[in-house]
Order: sequence, then C-alpha cells, then structure tokens
Amino acid sequence: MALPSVRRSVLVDDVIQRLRDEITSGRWPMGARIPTETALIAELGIARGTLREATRALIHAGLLQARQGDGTYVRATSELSGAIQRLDSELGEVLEVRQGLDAQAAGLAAARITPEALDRLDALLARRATAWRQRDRDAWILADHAFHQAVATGAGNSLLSDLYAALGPALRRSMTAHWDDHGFDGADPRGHEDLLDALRAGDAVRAARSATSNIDATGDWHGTSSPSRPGPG
Amino acid sequence: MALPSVRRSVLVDDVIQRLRDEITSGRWPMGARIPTETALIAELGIARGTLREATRALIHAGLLQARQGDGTYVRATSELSGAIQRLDSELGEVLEVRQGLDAQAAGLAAARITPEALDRLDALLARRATAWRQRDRDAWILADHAFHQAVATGAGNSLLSDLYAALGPALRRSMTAHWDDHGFDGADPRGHEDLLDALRAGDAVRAARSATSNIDATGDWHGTSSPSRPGPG
DNA sequence: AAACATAAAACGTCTGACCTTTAACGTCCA
DNA sequence: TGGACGTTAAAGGTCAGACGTTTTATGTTT
Repeated sequence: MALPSVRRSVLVDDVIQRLRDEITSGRWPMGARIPTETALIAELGIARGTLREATRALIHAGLLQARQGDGTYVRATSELSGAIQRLDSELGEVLEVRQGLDAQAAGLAAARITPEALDRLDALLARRATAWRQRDRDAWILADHAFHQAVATGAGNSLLSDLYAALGPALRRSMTAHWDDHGFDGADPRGHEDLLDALRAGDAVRAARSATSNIDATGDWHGTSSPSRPGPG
Repeated sequence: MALPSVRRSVLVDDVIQRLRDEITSGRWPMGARIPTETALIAELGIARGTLREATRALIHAGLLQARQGDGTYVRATSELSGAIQRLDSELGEVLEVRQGLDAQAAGLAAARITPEALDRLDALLARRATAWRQRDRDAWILADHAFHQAVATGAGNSLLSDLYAALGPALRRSMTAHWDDHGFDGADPRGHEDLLDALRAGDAVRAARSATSNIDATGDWHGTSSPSRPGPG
C-alpha cells in the first residue's frame, strides 16, 4: 500500500494549534495571563500532561512565559524572534542582514508608505535628534530602531516587518555594545532626513541607497558611505 | 525585596538545552533516530513527563520528528525554518525578502567568496542551464535555488545563510506555484552569468545589482530589470 | 502602619498505568 | 523458495493522581 497513511492527528498538536490561535488572533493579547492549567484542562477535556506538552512547546517557541506560583503569560505573537535569538549570531552578522533588509524595506516603502506613516517617521526622527543632543544613549537607540522598524512596516510586507522585528533584540544589543566601546564618538551624528525625503518623493532607488549609506559594518561596498566611520546609525 | 530572584532553573529547560546540544553538535546527525524515551529517562534521571515536555518543545520547533511506534528522528538543526513556515506568508512577500537578502549576499560574497565556491557556482549554473534546455521544471528550480543558496553561503555570514535556507521551502513553493501559472514562458531564460562574473571580479556593486536585476515581484524599482517580465530567476 | 505568619493558588515534577501504531519476526502455504 | 499473513515486542501517545515549590493574597500581630 502506498496510501501515505491517514495519520490521525496527534492530540497535542491540535492543542498547540488551538492555543496558538488564541494568541495570534489576539483573544489572548500580549502580556495577558492565560487561563490556568486547571481551567484549560476542563475546557479542552484533556489530561494535564497533554496540556503541559502543548504549553511547553509554545513556551520554548517564545510565545508564552510560565511563572511558577503565578501563571502563564503571553510573551510574543511570533516565533521568529525566539528562533533568531537562539542562533546567537555575531553582532556583525546581524548588522549585515539588517543592512540588506533596510535597503529592501526602504525601496518598497517608497512606493507604498502612507502619509500617516511618513508623519510618524518625522516624529521619530525628531526624537532621535533630541536624544542625540541630550546624549541619551538608550533613548537614541530606541528612537533609531523605532524609525527603522517603522520603515520596514511601511514597506507593506508583513514577513519583512516580522523579520525586522525579530532582529530587534539582537540589534539593540549590538548597538549597546558598540556604544560601550566607542561612546558617542563612534555613532553617526547624521539623521535619516535624506531617507525620509526620498520616501516622501517616492524615489525608491534613492531611498534604498540612503538606507544603507551610513550603516556599514563590513567595508563600504555600497560606495556612498564615508570610509572612515563605520558606525551604527 | 528587589533582588530579581535567583530563579533556580526549571528542569525541563535544562533537558531541552541538553537535547538541543546533541543535535547542534552533530552527535545526533540529521535524519538519525535519537535514543528512546526509556533510554533517555534512564540516562538523564528524570520522569517521563519531563522528558516528553522537552522533546515536544523541540518537535514543535522543527528540530525533531516523532513517529509513534517507531521512534524520534532529527529533522533539522535550526529552528528558523519552522518558525518562518509557521508565518505562512504570501508568495510575493517571500520573494521581496529574498530579493533583499540576495542583494546583500551578492555584495558581501564579492569580497569574501572563495575560488572553490566560485567553481561550485559555475557547476550549478551549468546544471541550471541544462535543466532549462530540457524543460525540467523541478531540476531547474532546484538548481536555481542551490545557486542562490551557494551565493548566500559564500557571503560568509551564517545568519544570512541560515535565513536564506529557512526561506528555502517557501521559495520553492513559490517557484512551483509561479510555474504552474505561467509555465516556462513566465520564467527567466537568462542565467546568472553576469552575477558570477561580478563575483569573480570582486565587484560588489555590480554583483548586488545583478542579483536583483531579474527578480521582481513588485514593480521594478531597481531600475535595471526589464519591465515586462516579472519572473523568478 | 509595618512586619510577620498563614493559607490558597499556580506551575513543576514524579509515578504508574493503559492505548495506538509501527516494525520485526516467524509461520504457513502456494 | 518466496511471498502472504498473523503475532508480538517496542516505541511513542494519553490519562490519572499525587506531591513539591513558588508566588500571591490574606489576615493577624505588634
């Protein structure tokens, strides 16, 4: 017989899917405490061990977080972040990937970003500049990353946006580390005004070039970056 | 008390880490059947439920695959692939992300790829051309993807390479779907000779441009692609 | 009002049993 | 001899109950 087996689904997988749906659908929002094991057992009509296997899978995936004596909470809505962090890549590698995504995001956003998103980018750029003037490291990193993330979101590609978000923690760590090594001298005083202009003009080529012009962790093969200062920005 | 709790590690997490190490270290190679639950219980000195929670986590992550009545097998060495597939992104989105990674990979590879890798690229290109002449869809898709993957690997960035590999299944599905819609007419008869030339010359800018010149699922903002034929290539 | 003791609730782990599926073995018959 | 078939052992899947550990809330005391 070559019939590839009906493969009656494994109960645990159904439960995982069920719990996952509650999270991705938003019925269990970020940060919320999900029902207790006892409650879920009763509602789903399964044994505790089966439920625990399901929740453990989602905990490992990064979607849930269990706290003994307290409860289980929604920690994320995508498994990408956890998976990427488990690779614990080197900082330079993360920056290189970010650069590729940045360029693509900028190019796509030039054609798709909405006026409202452009306004938000403007505000984020202002916050970034303020943090710079005040020499506020954490605020600057946060604003810079929020700007880039907003561009990625403006690209209208949820996979791209999710990927960028998943790289977020590693990127912030990278930024902080770089900062601790070089201080404010190592960072880029320039803003992203040029990129924002390009997005406003709908100029994809210029936007893509601008997005990568002042980040370069590996040698400046993009040709437009200043060779002497390879800093995050 | 503000002491953020010593948080004595949870046993299951230790077990997960232990199993994960066996996989990533290669002691349990791809496709191998891992020891039986009974054996692992004895070796680790834990209860069956605890072990099952650990294995279930890795099963959901895509590293393991359990088959009732048979055993548990190593299915992958990275969790990225499973996480990305669970997003079930639209085909166009995957192609856009691929485009960004392609450009970055090509640019980096121009500076880092080894002569041996270049030879391999040459061979893959030949295979790709042969498949095209013989109108062998599956062989063509396989060779094309292998070429791109080899470029990504040649970039000397393991995160980039892993990401590209993780997108593989979705990309192949995308290719196949595109093919079923358009047949050989929709595909790109051009090869990647220009890209290979650029890599050989160490010309990063040309390599990056060439990598994205003939893929375009979203409008040809890269400026060098022919506007009339948006096909995978 | 602050500090301490107590109890309840939630997740963590263990034990043992039984079910379902698969693979391997051995037997039987053409 | 070789294939078909039935048996059986082994592996993962599910259930049930018990007890441990941690956190939070409660309530009492000083």
